[in-house]
Amino acid sequence: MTSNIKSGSARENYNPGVVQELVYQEIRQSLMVGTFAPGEKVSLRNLAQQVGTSLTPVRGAVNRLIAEGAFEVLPNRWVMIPLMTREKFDEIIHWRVKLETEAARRACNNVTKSLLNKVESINIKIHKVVEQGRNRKDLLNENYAFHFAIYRASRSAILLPMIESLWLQCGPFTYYSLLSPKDLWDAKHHDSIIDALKLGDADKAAKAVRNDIVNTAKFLKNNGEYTQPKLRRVVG
Amino acid sequence: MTSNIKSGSARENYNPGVVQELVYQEIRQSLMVGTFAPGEKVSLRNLAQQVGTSLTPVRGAVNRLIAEGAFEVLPNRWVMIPLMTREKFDEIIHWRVKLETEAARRACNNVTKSLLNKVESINIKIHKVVEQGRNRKDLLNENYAFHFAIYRASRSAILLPMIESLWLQCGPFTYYSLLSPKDLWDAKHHDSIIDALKLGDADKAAKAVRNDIVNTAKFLKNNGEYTQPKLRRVVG
DNA sequence: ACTACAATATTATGATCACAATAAACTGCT
DNA sequence: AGCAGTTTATTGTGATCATAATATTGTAGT
Repeated sequence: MTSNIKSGSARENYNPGVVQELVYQEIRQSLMVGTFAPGEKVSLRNLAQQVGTSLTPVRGAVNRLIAEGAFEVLPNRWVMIPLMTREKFDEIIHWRVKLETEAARRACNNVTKSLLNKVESINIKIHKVVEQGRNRKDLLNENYAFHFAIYRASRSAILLPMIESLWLQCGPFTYYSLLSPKDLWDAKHHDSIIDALKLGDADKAAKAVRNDIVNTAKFLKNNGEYTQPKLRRVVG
Repeated sequence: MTSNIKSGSARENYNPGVVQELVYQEIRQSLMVGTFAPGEKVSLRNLAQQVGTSLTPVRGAVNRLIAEGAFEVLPNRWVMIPLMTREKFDEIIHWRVKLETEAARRACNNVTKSLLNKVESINIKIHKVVEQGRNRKDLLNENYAFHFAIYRASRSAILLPMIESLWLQCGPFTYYSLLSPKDLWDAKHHDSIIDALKLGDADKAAKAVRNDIVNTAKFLKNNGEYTQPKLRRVVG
């Protein structure tokens, strides 16, 4: 949440709608890499100031994120990062398995050289992040890129938004439950996903994705903090 | 899309956020009862004029609906009711079955007298609508009420939004593929859903919901119009 | 008639302002 | 110190305005 979207003035190179989209992407990214903690309250004005725009595009982006379950609206109209409960987490994981295994299956029918190159290079990056003990942020970014490169290959306009929504809903919780890259990472699952793609083996791909999700979830479930709302209202 | 939300002036009995919510509900309702046809383009200004508010709350509501897949944004930033394809429809039905059967299963654990009263009274209304050959609008309204009364009883904050999104995505297509109430309605499925709830029989409930969805889908699939975008831009 | 080009109208977007609701800070009291 | 009451600051919301992009219409010219 550091970049300034306007980069001078938003009105030069006017391109309608692109500001809101950038704000959306930036907040979204922030949600996935621990800028916001579950229970934290978010101020629209503060967001606007941070991204360097007026309230308008922020409101649009936040409305979208509310609809996707990434934000929650309190009775007093304040926006907050939803708290996680054990029940919610189990449910999210359950449907993530169902939806993402299916997406991986379908991706097996659309494997291209370019896709393989992409996921393999991301996989190498992830290995490096883990070996070098770098931060969770990098790991989560690359992990997201890895999974969604594959899911996008499912070419499903129905599956993809549902999966994105589920990731957004457990993003902040994941970050705050993950102590270090080494905890999460189990190389063999990503490797077998790639193998499955190469073979076009849908069953193998589905199984590997399932294992990857369940393995991560098992760890997070034990380390997660479920209840306490953070007090500070605004975050940078 | 007839009511005027302001009902005089929106500023009397000021209640922040309620205007956008009303606009959202109204558009949503309109989507489910055929006010908009697939491929139709929607003007924000026109919507605002129809509901009698400024652009601001309409923008918020439309942003939400875009995130839910009910609207689609064209490259020129125009908002349109998404077209339906056979592939999309099959996929929606596939996941509706998965999600809604699970919701019905979970509802069986939370059956109350009040829930049974509600679904039974709705069921009677539906019978009347069909017998009297009334319009599709009434049927779809009551059908929605019937299903979601049950799904809400699943008490799942994860399932419910996903199911709502899928309904919104096939709502307009459903209306325009449905010629008359008699075509859609097969009484026995709703009746056995109620029976299952009374017995607390999750398997029976799941099977009945599945049959209800698949039965309707089979009919719509044959009668649906998949391709042609409607030309008129704005609708009342 | 039909195409090319200009003029007009309409659109969504982003910024700004006013306002009610709420939270936070302050004051004066016991 | 601690607590009630008041004041101040901050928040989200809705309306309005200016602007660039796009669609539509109108107008010549062939």
